[in-house]
Amino acid sequence: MDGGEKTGVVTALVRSSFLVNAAYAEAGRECGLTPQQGQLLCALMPQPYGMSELGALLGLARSSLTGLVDRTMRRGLVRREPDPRDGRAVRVALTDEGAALAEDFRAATCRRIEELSAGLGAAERATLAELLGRLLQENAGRDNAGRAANRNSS
Amino acid sequence: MDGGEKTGVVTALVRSSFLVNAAYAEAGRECGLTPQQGQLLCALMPQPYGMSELGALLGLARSSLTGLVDRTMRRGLVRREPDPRDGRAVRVALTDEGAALAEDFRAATCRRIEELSAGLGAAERATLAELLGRLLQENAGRDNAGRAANRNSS
DNA sequence: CCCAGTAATTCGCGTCACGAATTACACAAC
DNA sequence: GTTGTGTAATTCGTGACGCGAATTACTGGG
Repeated sequence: MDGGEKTGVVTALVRSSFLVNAAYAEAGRECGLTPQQGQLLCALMPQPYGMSELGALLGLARSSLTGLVDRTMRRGLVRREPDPRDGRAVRVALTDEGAALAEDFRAATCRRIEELSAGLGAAERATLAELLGRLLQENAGRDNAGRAANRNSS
Repeated sequence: MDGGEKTGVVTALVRSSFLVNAAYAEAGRECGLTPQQGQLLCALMPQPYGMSELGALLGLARSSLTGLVDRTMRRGLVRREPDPRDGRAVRVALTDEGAALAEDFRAATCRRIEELSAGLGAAERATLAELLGRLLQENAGRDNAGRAANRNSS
């Protein structure tokens, strides 16, 4: 052994993050969405957002977001509405089709991720959730996109 | 409560995977590497590989890998050597500069990920590692790239 | 009325990933 | 030893993604 119990945690975190990413990507393919578009839809589930707000939420530069919204709009999943209070601003909202697909994507993602922990007992799942919760709490604020991605299952 | 302890685990796994991804990306920027190039370097740390082998290891199509190796080679971090046993094949190996940078990247990544769990006690870290380890074991084989990414800290 | 600041977009660049078609070689069969 | 047949990589064309710099359109204060 290498004498480091830290290494074990590092490896486990990295590898499990690959599993989660794969689950995300798979769920996206199942719904005909890229992971980015899936995240965009999930971020918009609770309410419409302006481009700048949305950029901060997803951790993207404004110019990057324009393209993502363009592509997603071309598929009819989101729409741009003018902000009544500010002629410069735009609000991005889900279309009906986008809202339905967002729901599907969220469900598909959750299902796949639940499956990952299917081998653990209820108590172990709870412990895992608690430990990871602590870890997240200690590192709050570094994120942004993670929060947006889970605006759903909060 | 929402009646689902599963939801908690799902959320925690997703959010922590975002933290890990962010750590990866940050470590990459610190070393002037894209995450993909970083992974390529890490995969090559133990030994050179052929393109097909490497593609399987990283979960990439052959044609995608060609470009990644091209770009990384342009930066002088890897080199292509002819396979002495097979005139068709190529072996991709780290240059000295690439090996040094791979080491830096690995260290930077591990450091950042260790920091994530800095708020946990030793016993908690061990529990977390064990639970995630079980989760990984149950889901072995779904991965590929995850394994490659950690060829280092095994 | 003018001007500084802000919201988005456009533009040009580079990375990443894929599938289909292609080239070069290996190896077995005849 | 020529002829397949299969395999290793590469090339080509396409598209998503992300960024910074420059631009356009509007707001709001002086």
